[in-house]
Amino acid sequence: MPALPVDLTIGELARRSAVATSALRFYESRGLIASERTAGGQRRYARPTLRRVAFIQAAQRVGLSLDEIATALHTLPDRRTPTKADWALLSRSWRALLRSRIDELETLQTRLTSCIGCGCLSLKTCGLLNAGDRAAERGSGARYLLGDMPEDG
Amino acid sequence: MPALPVDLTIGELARRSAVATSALRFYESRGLIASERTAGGQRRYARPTLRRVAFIQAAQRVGLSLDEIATALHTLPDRRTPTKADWALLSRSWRALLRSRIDELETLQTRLTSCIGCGCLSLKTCGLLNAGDRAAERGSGARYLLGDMPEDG
DNA sequence: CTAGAACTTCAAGTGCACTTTAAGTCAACT
DNA sequence: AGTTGACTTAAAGTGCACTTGAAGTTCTAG
Repeated sequence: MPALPVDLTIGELARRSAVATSALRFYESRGLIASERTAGGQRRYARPTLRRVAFIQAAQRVGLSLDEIATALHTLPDRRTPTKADWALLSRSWRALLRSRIDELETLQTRLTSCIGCGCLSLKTCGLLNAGDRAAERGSGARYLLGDMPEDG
Repeated sequence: MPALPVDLTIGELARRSAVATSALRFYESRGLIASERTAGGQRRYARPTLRRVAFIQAAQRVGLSLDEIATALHTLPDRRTPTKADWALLSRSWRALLRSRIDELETLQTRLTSCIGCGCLSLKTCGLLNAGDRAAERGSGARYLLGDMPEDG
């Protein structure tokens, strides 16, 4: 039993990251992670790959597509620990993304709350439900939910 | 020009809801909205359909699948304005969903923030990046990002 | 009445993120 | 050496939410 195996098989990486081997191969095909091969052709992942996979998972939770994550990962070094500067750059853009997504949901929550209270189910005045009758003859549309401010009605 | 046409063509509904006609037909095929037909077989939507479509959009923003939205819509009346009680029931479950999603993102945000500050890019200690090395020989896994609490390391 | 926009259906296609399948090879243990 | 589990590839399949295409019909303005 080697005390600290330098590289991981795809199965080990899968177990430790809780990501299916098929997903790991898919990530590799998309350039999100990289491996070396044994003489027999099997993948061996360097240990930092574990961190890369964790990064991918985190980024997905933040709401990024695999393409966006790939772009982000390409700004990080391949097989070394990222520097504080590498990370700060990425994490700041994530913060902004998270902030806007949270804000969006908070707005939705607020409108939902006020709708529960007021029972305003009218198409003309309910800020939550009234999301699109822009061209109506009375000009009632407001589209609060989609981020617009009311301009009429 | 009729002053207040009772029913909407699919094109009018599309323009006013900013949802493509193909999407509206798709919604109808999935039972999310309903129409009546002209003698010639064209769809005509009752005005409350506008509200239903707005509801669908809102629910998608909250994070529901079309199937879940269909279920929710089936608890609402088909062609009349929903009652305050109808709505309160639905909106409360939305509130809970939104709350948990917001909480999840806030947690992510907090961890991201502390990571920016500490620069802790170590696989052993970084709560944000260290999301899975559970089986490692040093027992370093914590999986903060995925919602677990650290039990070791 | 006629042109053309808007509509109809059904089937197939799209993009994302994977998973599954099939047929075969490699690695580790006994 | 043999068995078993883990691995390999390429291609096809899945689920969601639609979109696109083809071929034909209806509606409306002039």
